[in-house]
Amino acid sequence: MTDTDSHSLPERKRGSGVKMVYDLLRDQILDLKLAPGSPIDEVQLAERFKMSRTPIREALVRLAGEGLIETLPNRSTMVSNIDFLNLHTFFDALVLMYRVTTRLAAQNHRPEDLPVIRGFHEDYAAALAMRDNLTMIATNAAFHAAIAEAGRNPYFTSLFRRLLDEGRRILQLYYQSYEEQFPQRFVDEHAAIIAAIEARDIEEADRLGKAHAEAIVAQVQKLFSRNDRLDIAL
Amino acid sequence: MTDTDSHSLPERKRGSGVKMVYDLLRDQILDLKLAPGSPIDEVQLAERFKMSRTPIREALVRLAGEGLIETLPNRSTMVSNIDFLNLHTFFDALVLMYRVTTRLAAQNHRPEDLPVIRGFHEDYAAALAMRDNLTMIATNAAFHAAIAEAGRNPYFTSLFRRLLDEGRRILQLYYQSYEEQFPQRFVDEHAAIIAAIEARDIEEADRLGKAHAEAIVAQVQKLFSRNDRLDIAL
DNA sequence: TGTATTTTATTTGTCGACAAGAAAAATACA
DNA sequence: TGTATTTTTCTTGTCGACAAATAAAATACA
Repeated sequence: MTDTDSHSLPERKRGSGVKMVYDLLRDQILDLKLAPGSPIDEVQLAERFKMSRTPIREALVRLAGEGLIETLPNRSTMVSNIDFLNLHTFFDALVLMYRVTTRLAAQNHRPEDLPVIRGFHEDYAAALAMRDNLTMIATNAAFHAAIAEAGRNPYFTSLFRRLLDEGRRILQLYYQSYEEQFPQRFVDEHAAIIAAIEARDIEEADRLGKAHAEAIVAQVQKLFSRNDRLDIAL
Repeated sequence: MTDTDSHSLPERKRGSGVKMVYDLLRDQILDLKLAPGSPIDEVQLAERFKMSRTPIREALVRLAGEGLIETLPNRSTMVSNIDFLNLHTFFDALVLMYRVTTRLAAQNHRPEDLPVIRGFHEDYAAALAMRDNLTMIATNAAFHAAIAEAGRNPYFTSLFRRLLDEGRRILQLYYQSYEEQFPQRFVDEHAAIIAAIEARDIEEADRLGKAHAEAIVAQVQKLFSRNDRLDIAL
C-alpha cells in the first residue's frame, strides 16, 4: 500500500501555502527570530516548504505591504529595520491609539467581547508569572488588539495592530537584552481598564488607556536611554 | 530597418509592469471608474497590458492588502464595496486624523514643505473654478496628504492616506450624483490652515483641522441623508 | 600592487502551461 | 415542470523554465 508516489502528492490544500509561509515569517519577524536586516531567500524558502517560488513571492509581497520586510528591486529582500531615530513618532501614535481604542471599547463593546478580553488578560498574567517574555509580549498585544476590536472602528484597529506589531519587536529587543520583565503593575492596570470598559466609563477608560500607554513608553525609554549610555561607554 | 520582430520586444522595463497596473487600477477605483463590486478579470488585464498573469496578480495582491479589492479564494476578485452602514466609524477616524496631522504639521513642518502644500492648494482652487469635480477631489486629498507628510509621523500619515483614498470614492459618489460642488468656503479654510501651519500655531491648526473635517463630514452627511429620503420615497 | 574591464555566477521578474476548484450547462429522473 | 446528478467550461493557484539584472570572480593592464 505504500504508494511509490511517482505522481507527487502535495499533501497540502491549494491556497493554504501562502498563508502558511506568511504566518510563519510574520511570527518569526515579530519575535525577533528573524533579525531586522537579515536577508530572506526565496529559493531557500521554496525548498523548505516544498513549493514553488510563486506562493512564496505572494507571501513576501503581502509582508512588504505591511512594512515587515523591504524589497530592493532586482536585488535582495530583507527584514525591515527598526527605525530607532524616529521612535518618538511611534510612541506618539501608540499612545493616541491606546487612548482612542480603549475609549471606544468602553463606548461600543458588547457583552460577548469581555470574555475574549479577559481571556488574554489571564494568559498575560500567567505568562508574567512564568517569566515567559515571548508569550507575555504576544499576549499583551493580543489583549489590546481585542480591546480595539471591541471598540469597533476598523480604521483605528488596523493602525493599532500595526503599532502593536512593531511594539512586539521593540519590547522583545529590550526585554531580551536586559532580562527584565514587565512589572506586576501592568497586570493591575489591565484589570482596571477592563473594569472601566465594562462600566462603560468612557472618560476613565480614556484616562487609563493613556496612562497605561505612557507607562509602557516610559519603561521602554528608560531601557533605551540606558542602552545609549552603554553605547557611549564602549 | 523595420525589424520584423520575431523574437518579441517587450518594450517595457523589467519590474515596471506591476506598478503600471497597480497605479492604473488604483486610480480607476478611487475615481469610481471601476464601480464598487465590479469584477476584475486577471486574464483580461493580462491581454490589455500585454503581459503574463504573474505581474497582474502581484498588483492585485498589493491592492487587496490596502483593502481596495477583495479576493474570494478560488473565485473571482472584485472592487471593494463602500461600507455605508459603518460610515460613522470612517468619519470618526477621518476627523481625528485631520486634527492630528494638521497639528503635527504646525509643529514639525520645514520651510520646504510649504511650497508643496501651497501648490496643491492652488491646484485645488483652480479645479474648483473649473468645476472639475474629479480633479478637485483628487487635489483635495493630495493637499491634506502633503500636510500630513509635513507632520512627519509616518504612522498617522499612512492611516490618513487610506482614509483620504476611501474619502475620494465617497465624495466622488455624492458629487457625481448631485452635480454639486465643494463650496468656496473650503478654499478659504485651506488658506487659513496653511497660515496656521506657517505660524506654527499648534492649537489653531488643531482647531481649524477639526472644524474643516467636521464641515466636510457634515456636507457629506447632508447629501447622504437626502439620499436616504430618496430611497425611502421610491 | 592596485584599478579597470571582462567573464561567470547568482538571484529576481516574467512567462506559458497545467491542474484543482467552482460555476454553468447539460442531462437524468421524478 | 422541477429537482438532482453528471458533464463541461471557466477561472484561479501552482509549477518549472527562461531571461534580465545584479553581484562576484577572474582577468587585463597600469
